[in-house]
Amino acid sequence: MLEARLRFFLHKCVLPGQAKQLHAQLVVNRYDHLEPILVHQTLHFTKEFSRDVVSYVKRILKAFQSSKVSAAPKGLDTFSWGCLVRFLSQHRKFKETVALYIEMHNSGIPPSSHAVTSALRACGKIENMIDGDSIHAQALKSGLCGCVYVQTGLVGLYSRLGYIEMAKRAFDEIANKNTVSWNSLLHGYLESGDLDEARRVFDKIPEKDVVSWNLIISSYAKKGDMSDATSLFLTMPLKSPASWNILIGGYVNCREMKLARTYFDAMPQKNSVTWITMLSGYTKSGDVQSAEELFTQMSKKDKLVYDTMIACYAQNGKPKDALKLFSQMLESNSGFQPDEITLSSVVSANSQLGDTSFGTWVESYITEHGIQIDDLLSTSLIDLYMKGGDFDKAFKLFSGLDKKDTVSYSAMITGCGINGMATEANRLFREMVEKKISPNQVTFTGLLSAYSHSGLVQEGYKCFNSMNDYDLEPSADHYGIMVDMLGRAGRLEEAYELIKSMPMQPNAGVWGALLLASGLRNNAEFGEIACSHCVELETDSSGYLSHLANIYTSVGRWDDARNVRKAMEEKKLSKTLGCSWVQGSDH
DNA sequence: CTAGGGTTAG
Repeated sequence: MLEARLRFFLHKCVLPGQAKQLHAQLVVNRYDHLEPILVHQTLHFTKEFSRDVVSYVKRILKAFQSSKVSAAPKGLDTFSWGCLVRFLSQHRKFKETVALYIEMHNSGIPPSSHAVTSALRACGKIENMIDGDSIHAQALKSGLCGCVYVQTGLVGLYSRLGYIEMAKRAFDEIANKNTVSWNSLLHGYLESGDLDEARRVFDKIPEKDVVSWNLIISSYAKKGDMSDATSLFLTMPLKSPASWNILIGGYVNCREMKLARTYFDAMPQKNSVTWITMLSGYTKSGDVQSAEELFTQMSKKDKLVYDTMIACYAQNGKPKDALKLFSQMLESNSGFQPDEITLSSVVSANSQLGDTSFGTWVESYITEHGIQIDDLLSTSLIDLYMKGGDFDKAFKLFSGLDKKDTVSYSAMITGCGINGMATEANRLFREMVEKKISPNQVTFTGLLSAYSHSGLVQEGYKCFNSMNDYDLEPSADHYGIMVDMLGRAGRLEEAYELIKSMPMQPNAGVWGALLLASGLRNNAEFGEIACSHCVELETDSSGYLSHLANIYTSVGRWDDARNVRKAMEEKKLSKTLGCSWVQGSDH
């Protein structure tokens, strides 16, 4: 009785909000025991993505799987299976899609075109050629390969995986090609990087739709060819929000924020993606202020907008602001649930602040809310734990990574560097090289600082010189660490020579390292040289000058020390005067 | 079939 009523409602229920209500009703009524046919109807009418529904489906599937063959979904026919498979694929659960398709096949259910196209799409997304091929074979056997949708799905699969000849063959076999078939082939040429052939295909499409245009424009935009992208954009007859977003994203990638902003302002119906594209552009170019302005201007912020803004703060050295916004996100009753993406930025912010106790909070938050730790979140946690000296946890996380990459190795090596664990840093470095994971500038910063902190000058030199072997030019920062290392070892002359040999302008950090070392060794000669450069490079010179004064004092040059301090006082005075004068003119 | 969010140094 109840089921019949529910079923009736489900049929009527096209509005997502209602679907949610009904879903709640299903939960209350122990949905695990409802007949499967009800399941696919729920899915069929639940138009909007919702975590609840996904977990709901997962539970249903688990029930199916754990109940062995005998209880294999009675009444779940080809159509129902197809709906389930399609549902998962539509919600980007691609691994699950393929798994479910295989489950269906193993249950002896003949595939529907729905199931096949969804499974093919999923295989393409997760680059699973093996299952993709067998699905192709099954489609052939079931006589589904005469269906345009299935054939187009094959073109899509082979295109995505870079088998452009096979894609072309599948395309040629389609009797009644539709625009989606053409677009899939176009996608294939774009994926394989053959822009010329892609352009020829594009020109041949009889009825180009907005996706055809968007595909070709996005390929020009990705290449950085914004003049072609823009002229095509201006030519296209009907623009979708995606078209605008592609163009804006293209300008953002070229760091042309002015132009990006022009199109952003001109865009009629901006959506959340548009705003996020702009925010991330400002984030990458370090323009936190503009990002902030846009963020406050935005009326209906979704969770991804918060994620973007938090990341913006975290990436631009404003960890406190990142945390403030994060707590706002938690406090506002918007129902935004932080996930692994939000947390990776938040952990990074805490790490920058040196608040290592935060790790425990995150841990309990993760277990409480069932968030799955992925490699990126692990990496930020590794950084946090290494900085806090919690090596056990860091190493455990590190060994548990799905795929160790340059960033995670660098985080480990940097952590070793901070804690003076040069041997371990070196071991990790050799390990990553053996695994053909290429080190970058950050890796060497960490490694060099490990040698520097342990006073291993010989090793440091070897490491510094080996950077060329990895096609890396030492940056001013790397020179700075070397100067620091040599200086601490008392080799001031050598450090000075190294600075003079630098191919780029030494920055204040480099000279500062020499100044610091001069202080440790009470060497006024190099202290003077270093300090004069520092004063030249930085607006606030008081710290450098007082350091020099200390050096003078320690070597007994009282007059010089006094002169420096006097100069400092005068500078301070003129600054205050200047300030009060500016303030005075305001009124 | 097209558009958006994350991790390592300074």
